[in-house]
Amino acid sequence: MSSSNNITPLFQDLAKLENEQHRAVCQDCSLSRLCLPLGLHNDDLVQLDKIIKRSNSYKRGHSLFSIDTPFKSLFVVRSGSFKTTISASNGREQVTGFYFPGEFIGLDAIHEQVYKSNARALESSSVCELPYENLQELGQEMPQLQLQLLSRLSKELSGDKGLMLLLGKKSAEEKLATYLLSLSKRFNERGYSATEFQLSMSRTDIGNHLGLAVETVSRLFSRFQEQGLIAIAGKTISLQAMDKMDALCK
Amino acid sequence: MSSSNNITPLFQDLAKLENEQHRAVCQDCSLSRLCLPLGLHNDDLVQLDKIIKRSNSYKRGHSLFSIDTPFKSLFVVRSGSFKTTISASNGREQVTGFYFPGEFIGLDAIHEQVYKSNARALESSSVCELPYENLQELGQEMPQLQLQLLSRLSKELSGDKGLMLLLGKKSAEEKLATYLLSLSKRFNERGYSATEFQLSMSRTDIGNHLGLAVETVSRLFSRFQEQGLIAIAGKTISLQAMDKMDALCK
DNA sequence: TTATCACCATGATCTAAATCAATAAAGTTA
DNA sequence: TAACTTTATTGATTTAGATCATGGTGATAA
Repeated sequence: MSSSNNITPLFQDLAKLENEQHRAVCQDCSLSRLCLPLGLHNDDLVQLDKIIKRSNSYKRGHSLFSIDTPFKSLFVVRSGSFKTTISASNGREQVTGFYFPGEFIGLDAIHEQVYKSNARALESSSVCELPYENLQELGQEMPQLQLQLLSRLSKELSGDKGLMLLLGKKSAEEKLATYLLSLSKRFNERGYSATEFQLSMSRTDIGNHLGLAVETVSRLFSRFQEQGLIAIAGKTISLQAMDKMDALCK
Repeated sequence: MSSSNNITPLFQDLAKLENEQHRAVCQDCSLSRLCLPLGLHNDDLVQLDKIIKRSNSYKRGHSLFSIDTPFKSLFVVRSGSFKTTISASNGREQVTGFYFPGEFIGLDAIHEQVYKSNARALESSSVCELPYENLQELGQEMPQLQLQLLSRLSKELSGDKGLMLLLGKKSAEEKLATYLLSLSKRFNERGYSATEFQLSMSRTDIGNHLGLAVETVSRLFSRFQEQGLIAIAGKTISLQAMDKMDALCK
């Protein structure tokens, strides 16, 4: 089956596309409008392109870096998806985020120059690696680049404040509805369907991220389906009443 | 009673000191080692100083800015303390952070150029205002300043990930213990006692921030006191067994 | 001085979601 | 293909912490 089937693939077609293009430079990359190049002039883009290392595929479960190792590079997802986790001293883990193409991983490592989380691929995925030292040098010549970086950090910060509200104040139902709509929005921004997509993360990961038990997530999926809000089969989900879902977010 | 009494005052003495100095410039400010000037040369410091607006005192409860208003400036606490909140569409609020001298407020507004939260003084407090446009211009000439900004954003991001772990995975007891130690650390970094300080925020604010009901916070304070972990009277708290407290954080 | 109001403490009760338990799918490996 | 292993679903039971209720305390003010 071609990549033109009617459900959203796990961003694999992007990977395929870019492999065919012999690892497209930033100028040709379909993500540039969501990524660091936003607002850069073509000359600057050429410069940026030179410092970027394009990775091979990371297989499901493989780590981009692990916690407490020296910070060298920021990463931008090129295809696939990742999760980041941090852990408490007794081993409990918290999924702190999911990352899709064009999104930055490792921004929280800049301060201490040490990775503060673990980043794992949720499926076969690839990244662009941005060596921070080079990025720094480049930033001195390209104010736009610096502003982009600040803006991305600020965006993630703002998103995390929203997650604090979710974790601290929302009911299980509100949490899951909020999460599904956030996914929908991000898929849509990337040119995919806002209503039909694949959940590349497990129920356990979703629950962990939202501060819920797996069982609660399962039950809620079932209930949302009974109520006609969604249709879900394994990892494929379809949002069938965005308005009602939106009302659930509170 | 003078500010030399034996318990930590609410950062009021700093304010007093700086008023006496006719609003000290960055070069003379006791906070510079915790603040934006870190790593800047003296010449650069003079430049930075020129763009900073030093505020009068904000009274308890007064807002630095409110949600959804255009972003103009970042703020750094000069004396006193602030809380930031965001709210869900149904009115529920989440306290997203407490801010002490040298800490930045408004970093999450850079991305959308709109304040995404509300910032209120918890006591009589003052700030340094950094107009973002000026900061940007200055940043182009002073790479160190840009790096400092990125670093501060990254630090807050990293802290927020920790809060996600706290909100999502920790028990009430662990939450409060973690919170008290975080305060202790921050007071200590500012030259105050790590074991005796004033809680400028209400029990309600603490509970809200940690995802707990006020009653739970009250009960835990009482229990920690019974167990000899702390001594608490109103807003004055003394940590009497840091090691045990640390063990509680998990 | 007492009235008012916001904040705090503590007991009694309730409940949303966790945990425990068992089974069923869906992947993976041999 | 069967033998495992991991992941997901669904039901029964438990529980941590919320909510409800009441009274205390301390600050501000009239």
